Amino acid sequence: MRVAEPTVERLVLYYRLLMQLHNEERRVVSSQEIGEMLGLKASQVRKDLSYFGEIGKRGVGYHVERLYRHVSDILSPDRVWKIALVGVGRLGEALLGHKALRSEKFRLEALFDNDPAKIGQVICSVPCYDSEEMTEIIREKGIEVVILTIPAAAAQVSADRAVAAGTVKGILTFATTAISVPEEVLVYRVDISVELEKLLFFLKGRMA
Amino acid sequence: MRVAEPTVERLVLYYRLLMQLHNEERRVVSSQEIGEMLGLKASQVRKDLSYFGEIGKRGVGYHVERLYRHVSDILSPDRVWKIALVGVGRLGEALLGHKALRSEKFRLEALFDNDPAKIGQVICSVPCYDSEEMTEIIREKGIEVVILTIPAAAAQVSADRAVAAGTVKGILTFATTAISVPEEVLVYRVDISVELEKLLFFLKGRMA
DNA sequence: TTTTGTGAAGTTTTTCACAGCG
DNA sequence: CGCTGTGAAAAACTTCACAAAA
Repeated sequence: MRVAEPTVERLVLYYRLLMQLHNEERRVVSSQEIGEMLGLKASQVRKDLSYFGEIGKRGVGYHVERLYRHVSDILSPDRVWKIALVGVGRLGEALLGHKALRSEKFRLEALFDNDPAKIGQVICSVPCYDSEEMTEIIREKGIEVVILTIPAAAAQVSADRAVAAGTVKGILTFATTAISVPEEVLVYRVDISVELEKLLFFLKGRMA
Repeated sequence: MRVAEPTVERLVLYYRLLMQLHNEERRVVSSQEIGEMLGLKASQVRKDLSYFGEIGKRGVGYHVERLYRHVSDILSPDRVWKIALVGVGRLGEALLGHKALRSEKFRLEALFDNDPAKIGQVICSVPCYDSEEMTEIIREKGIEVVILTIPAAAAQVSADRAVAAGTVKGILTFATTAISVPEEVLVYRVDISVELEKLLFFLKGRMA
């Protein structure tokens, strides 16, 4: 069954909330309460959860631990993905220390940069290689997901080198430029400027 | 006229592309070409642009410089917003150096942190204050937009302090937790973990 | 002829409203 | 009774297809 992207996005939010509720030893929670805590309609919460089977109890709500494990299973990959991070600048380093990269769902196997001071170093216990050698190293290591934390100007070249390895199935890019890749490669984008621009645009509209 | 959020998001992409085309001294561009460069359908591009008046020339396309100025005007705020950044950790510092914060659309007036080593310092020519004093300083300076680059545990407290000033109209949060604010405050979220999780979820689906 | 601008059609996503079950 | 699960309705967003303009 096809699950929509907005639903998957919210599943991650449910997952986090349930983890927290579970730690607080909360036993039961209703769609209404989940909605209030996350800023969603209760019907939206129920619809999302219903795609994966009947997990709640009518008249009662959802059993926190059961739902937590359920959502966790839905989001669990069937194996550990090998990933690489390209661009060990400020943003790349911030990500290395970020919660998001401390997950058992993948293992960070390589860093790439073109700064000679960084090439050959081991940073946060991950070896840093020369960007020029990206294609070979990604292929050798069988890396399947690449995170790009590089300036716009370098994004397309890096994407091409990564894709050329033939092992890369997904890219998460922070670059403020579009990259073109074969359609079998899945690309997600995190774009800080776009979010700021949207915020300012709609603020302007509200003031008017 | 109400403009949809996905349209505003794409306007930022058009803006960037047009800036680049303008620098390359490109004179004219068609919706077809814009679409190919950004991975969008030509009809989508035309529809987006048509919301703001007839700006293209039939049989010819869009005049790059004219369209660039046009999109730029649409996205321009009517004044410079005063902003503050809360949390001068790795992510906060990465943002301070990031292109996204070098914009004439706003002026970064204050940083906040609870690390005594940072409080009182001037970082990237912006003064850093104690988080405890956030409400007063935000009110004094009339800050309207706050960027939160802090751990989940601190997000709600910081949001509350910022909102308590009464001047804050928008929040951009990088925290991996939901924050609740009065509904007149606009919140946008940049969530790295969510994007990574989505990528892995849909990769799993593709492999199956 | 070429390419825009745009109603209409199609698709996706959200919300409603209530049957169904504990 | 209370709250879930879910078809059906509504809303939001995208794509089509073609008239109109350069």
